[in-house]
Amino acid sequence: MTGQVRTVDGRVAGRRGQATRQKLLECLSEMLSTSPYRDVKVIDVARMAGTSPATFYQYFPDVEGAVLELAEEMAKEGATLTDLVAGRTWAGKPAWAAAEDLVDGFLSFWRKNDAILRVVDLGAAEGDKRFYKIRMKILNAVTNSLTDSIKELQDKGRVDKWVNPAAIAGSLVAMLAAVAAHQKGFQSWGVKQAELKPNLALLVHLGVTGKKPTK
Amino acid sequence: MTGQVRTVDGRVAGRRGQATRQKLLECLSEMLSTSPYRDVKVIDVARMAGTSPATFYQYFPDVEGAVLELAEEMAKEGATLTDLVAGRTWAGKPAWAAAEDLVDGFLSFWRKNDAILRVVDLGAAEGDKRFYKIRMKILNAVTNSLTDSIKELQDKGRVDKWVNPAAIAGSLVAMLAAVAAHQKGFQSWGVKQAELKPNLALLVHLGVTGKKPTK
DNA sequence: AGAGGAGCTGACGGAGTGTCAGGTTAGGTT
DNA sequence: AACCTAACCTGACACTCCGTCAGCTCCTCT
Repeated sequence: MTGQVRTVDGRVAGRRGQATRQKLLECLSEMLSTSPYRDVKVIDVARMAGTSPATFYQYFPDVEGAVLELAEEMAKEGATLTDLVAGRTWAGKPAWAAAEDLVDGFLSFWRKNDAILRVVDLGAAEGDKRFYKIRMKILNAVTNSLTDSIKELQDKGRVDKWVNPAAIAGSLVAMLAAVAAHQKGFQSWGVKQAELKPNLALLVHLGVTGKKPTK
Repeated sequence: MTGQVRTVDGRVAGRRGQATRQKLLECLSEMLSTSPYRDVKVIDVARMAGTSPATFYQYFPDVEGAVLELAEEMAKEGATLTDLVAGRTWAGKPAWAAAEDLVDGFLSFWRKNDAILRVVDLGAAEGDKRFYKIRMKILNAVTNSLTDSIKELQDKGRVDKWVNPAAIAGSLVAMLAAVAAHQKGFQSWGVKQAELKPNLALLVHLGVTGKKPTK
């Protein structure tokens, strides 16, 4: 069902082909985290991989296409983000722990994949549906769970009726993503990395439950 | 003090020069909102402006340089965002109105300038100090005011001591920016534009005051 | 009118893109 | 071993865009 890896011209990639393809992806990833997206050239990636541009075009239609591949890989890994929210209770002390874990997990995931995520964010903002879908895939993992949690609290009457759980969840997740993408920015506010986390957790807790946490 | 506009090779730009320069900026802006940043070429901008690439290079070092110019212009206009927060009280009904106005103003500003802001965001995330500074300039306008408001509440004992006002303010502003940049994304959650605003206002209010709003 | 600087662009070398034809390599078949 | 085939790679090429410079035109002031 996974379908074999295929070259642009339809050939089936064998062992050797897969290897060079992978190497190209690795070099692209490296390239993305060291130079601005706009300046990433096929020829540079090929050079770094010790091969020729023509080989690159055998496996990917263009740089963007290769980035999509990279992003897809990451999105698969990102599915595990669900675990950060699934099956958590949002009452009392466990709620605070839930918020903390969510912030922590999310931030470290974003940090680890910041280079590709930057590009995905850009593509999505530019209206490219392929990037947009990948971004959704990652965020959905968290947002859906969070939405359900809020809905549950709402049904119990612990959250106002006029609140839209999806809107709140989506906004909180967007916040986490944005803060993660611009972590360095906070340093110039005099806010340190370690200080940031509990404050984010507070906002998440407030957003989900509508109340201050009991630490 | 503003210093005259100069060409790349140091000439002082006169009336005619200013005009073509401006036209180039306008066309670039148009270009940015119709095609992905990576695909914006000097030659296209020049063509659209009815001039030659060589002319473009007379006024800007490259596409990035021109985008910076555009961003700087926008940042000046963005200084007015301070008005959304300055001199507001964060207690009772006025607080809710303040939150609503902030969200409204912020979102519409972002919408209006989304194309350039996308690029600024990218540049900042990539660690380019010039873009980073511009982004700060815009966000500072709001964040600083918000930080002060939270500090004030904290001094009055209405906000917990362990809270870091700058971290909260920064996170809230980052949230607004992120949501604004991906407004379309929320539609796929089944969240409509009009529905989004009050929920964002709620989150802002919760973040600043730590309490639910009294509408 | 003409001097001089502002303004524009054709032309060009250099670099990246994307394609194709043709050569090389790996693995299976007889 | 000899052969075949499909996978794999790349040199070469036409094309596009970049970035620069010399030289032309236009405007303005005297």
